Amino acid sequence: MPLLDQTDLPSAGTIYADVILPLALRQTYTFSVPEEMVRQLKPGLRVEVQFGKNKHYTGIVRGLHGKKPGHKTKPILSVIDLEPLVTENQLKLWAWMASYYACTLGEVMNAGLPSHLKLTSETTITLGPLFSDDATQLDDQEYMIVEALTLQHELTLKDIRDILQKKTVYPVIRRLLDRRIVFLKEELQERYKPKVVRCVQFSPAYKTEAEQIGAFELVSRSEKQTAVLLEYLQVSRELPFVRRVDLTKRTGASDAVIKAMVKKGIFEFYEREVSRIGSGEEDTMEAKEMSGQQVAALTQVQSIHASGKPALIHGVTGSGKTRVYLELMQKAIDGGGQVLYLLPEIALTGQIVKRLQKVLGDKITVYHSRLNNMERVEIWKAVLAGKTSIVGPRSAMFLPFTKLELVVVDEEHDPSYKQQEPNPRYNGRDVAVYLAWQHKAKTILGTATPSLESWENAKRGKYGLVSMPKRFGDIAMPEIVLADAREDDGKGNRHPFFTPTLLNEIKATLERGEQVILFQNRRGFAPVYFCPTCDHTIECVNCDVSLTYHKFQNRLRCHCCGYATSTPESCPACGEPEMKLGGTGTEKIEDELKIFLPDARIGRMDLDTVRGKNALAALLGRFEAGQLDILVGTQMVTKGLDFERVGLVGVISADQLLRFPDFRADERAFHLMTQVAGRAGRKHRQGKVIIQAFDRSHPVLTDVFNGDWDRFIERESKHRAETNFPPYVKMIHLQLKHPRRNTVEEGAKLLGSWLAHALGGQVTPPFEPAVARIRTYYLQEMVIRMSADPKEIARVKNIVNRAVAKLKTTEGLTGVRVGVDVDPY
DNA sequence: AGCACGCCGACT
DNA sequence: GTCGGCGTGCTC
Repeated sequence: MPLLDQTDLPSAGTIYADVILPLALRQTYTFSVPEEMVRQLKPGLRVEVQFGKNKHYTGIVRGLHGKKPGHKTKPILSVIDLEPLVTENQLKLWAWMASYYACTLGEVMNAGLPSHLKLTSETTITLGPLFSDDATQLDDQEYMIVEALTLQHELTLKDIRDILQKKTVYPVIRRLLDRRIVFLKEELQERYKPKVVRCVQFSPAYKTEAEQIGAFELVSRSEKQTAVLLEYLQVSRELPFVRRVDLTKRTGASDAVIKAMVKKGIFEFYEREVSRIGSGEEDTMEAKEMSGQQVAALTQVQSIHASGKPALIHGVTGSGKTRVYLELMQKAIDGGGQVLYLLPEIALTGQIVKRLQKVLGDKITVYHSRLNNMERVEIWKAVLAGKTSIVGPRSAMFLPFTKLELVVVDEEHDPSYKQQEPNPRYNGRDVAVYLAWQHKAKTILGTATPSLESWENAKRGKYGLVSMPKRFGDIAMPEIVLADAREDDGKGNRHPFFTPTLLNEIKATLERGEQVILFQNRRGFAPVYFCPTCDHTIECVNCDVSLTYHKFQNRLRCHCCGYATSTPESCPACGEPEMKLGGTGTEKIEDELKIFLPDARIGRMDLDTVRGKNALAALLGRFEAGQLDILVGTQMVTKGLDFERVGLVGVISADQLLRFPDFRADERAFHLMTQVAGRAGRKHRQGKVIIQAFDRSHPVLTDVFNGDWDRFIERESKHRAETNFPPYVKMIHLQLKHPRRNTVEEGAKLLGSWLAHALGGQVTPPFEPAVARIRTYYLQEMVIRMSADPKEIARVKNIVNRAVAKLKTTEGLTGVRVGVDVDPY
């Protein structure tokens, strides 16, 4: 919406602002702009508004205009920011996402703005630990708030409105937050600790140059101390402060040397609070020479970019794609631009981040899901100021880039780029391509196993394709063995999940002093707990799934909703006292392995073991340091782990991956197995991969075995085209849910009939999904297919949106929730 | 998302 | 007779 030209303004006319509220509301809402705010208001600024009877929200101004709405308007209560917090580009991106993914602007805003920037009247604040009674810095209002907080410890913004006898309190609060005098309650619970670095300075006795010359005499008998003193003077000329590590690192002196000088009274220690932005890694490393393949890839990427297209790099694991990205990132950053490097969340913990920081230093910042609110806001502001580049997961795309020149989407094929649960259900890879286009930035998608979507885009010339088929340094690809899951030990003994081939190879690998990764796509001990007499299975009370037995806690747990219960003494159906366990999870693999290899040090990596804040990093650290011999894990072990000493990778059950009832099952299985195979044998010797399967003749296994990407992609794309699946059609997935089965069914039937009327055979009849009830909600689903023609997409979405809206106003069915998933995964 | 309004069952 | 359950609709 264009800014109104002030000269055209009828003098008596009021200005109105369309405001985005952080709620799932279909439209923006129009507020009147009080006279005194007319000059400060711009799109992208935060404003405080009253919405509903009592609630105050932080909204974002989407646009300003002079059209009087046909209803009463409330005034904007206050303007929170001096400068727009959200850029014009972001507002456009939000609007595009809301329309593409059929959700509301408010939902996109919720996903995109750190919660710290969204105050509501229920927000609770407390006094920060840094505040020290110094009231001189506070104005009257600020003082009243601080005063009240010393008495009460905790106030909601509503309380503050009462205290100040004022309706508009957000700007005051923002000022206090910015100065770290008060904090939002949740983030104090995260225990805010300012990050400090240990620094050194001359003690007061050595402030003048003459005194400092005297200091040299004092240390003349020590070579190390002299060196430290010289270094100190050097560093202090370049930097405003001198860190202890700078001195020890650059002179080779130990900390004890500096301590001795403190004792002599030359130096004193102090701690300096630093911003969390930047890596703290100031010395960057020059990147190594590129291989011929890398140089060629770089040239190709550059010529693709020159033609304005995104580049898809198809490079086998170990081909050195990262080095190519780095070259282009460095160029963009050196030219004053910003770079966004996207990764699947899990890979962020890996070495890749360290490597980026090693080369790019503090020009790049990591945006983590583990950051607290304060850190998020700091990064937001730095990105808005164009001061830093970003490496992060899909949520990092929402940062307010102002000078974006390059977007890298690494592991482009990874399904975790698709957000599943709350709206917007966006695909980070696809939005990244849009984001780059919007900023006229260059795009690189990189992977060892391109998704069918990107492959198809490359084939149609929408993306330029770059191949890197060779491993850096021509290290051999790992040897792949398909082991028959029926194999016995020669005496007719068969283990349910370890073939002799795998066991022997594990032993041999450990004897060579190398490490092993075992992949099993299920966590817990056993996925089924059942009665051998009557076949009764213990199921979740909230969902239609069987409970998984977790041995460590000796409990049954639902992997759908988290429900947990103790194991029953006997079968609840027939009283049989001996219940049995069926199936195999990572916990059981770990357990059983201990029997075969009592001396091996085994680690397990799945959602259960990496739940804590630093658990994942700690586990990976132990594996990397060689404190673990074997790592057993779920999907997680396939992603972005590059360890030097891994000699063997085992896939416990390939059949399980291939049996998934989903049109992407084969693709995912191929990706997963190829990715996990890439973990084996990196630098020094050829690695080995053992894939256990009953159906060894499955075409996907044959392709993985032969490393035959071309055959896989050709067969799979042909199959998708013939069976009408993406990327050859576009899909929208609809899911209805309600606590009563009859109600969802009725709703689905009705919605289905409306859609069938408008769309004919493009929509499937409603069906009950494999898991018919989740978290006490009964489910019904439908799938809509359409061509990729933008007009067709718009037509279908319009029909869907209208039908869903109509269902919401149908008596008796208003409680049926409809989830719309565009490009489902 | 909240919140009020309103229409039906079990209680002082 | 009233309290409170939730289904419904509205919020600029």
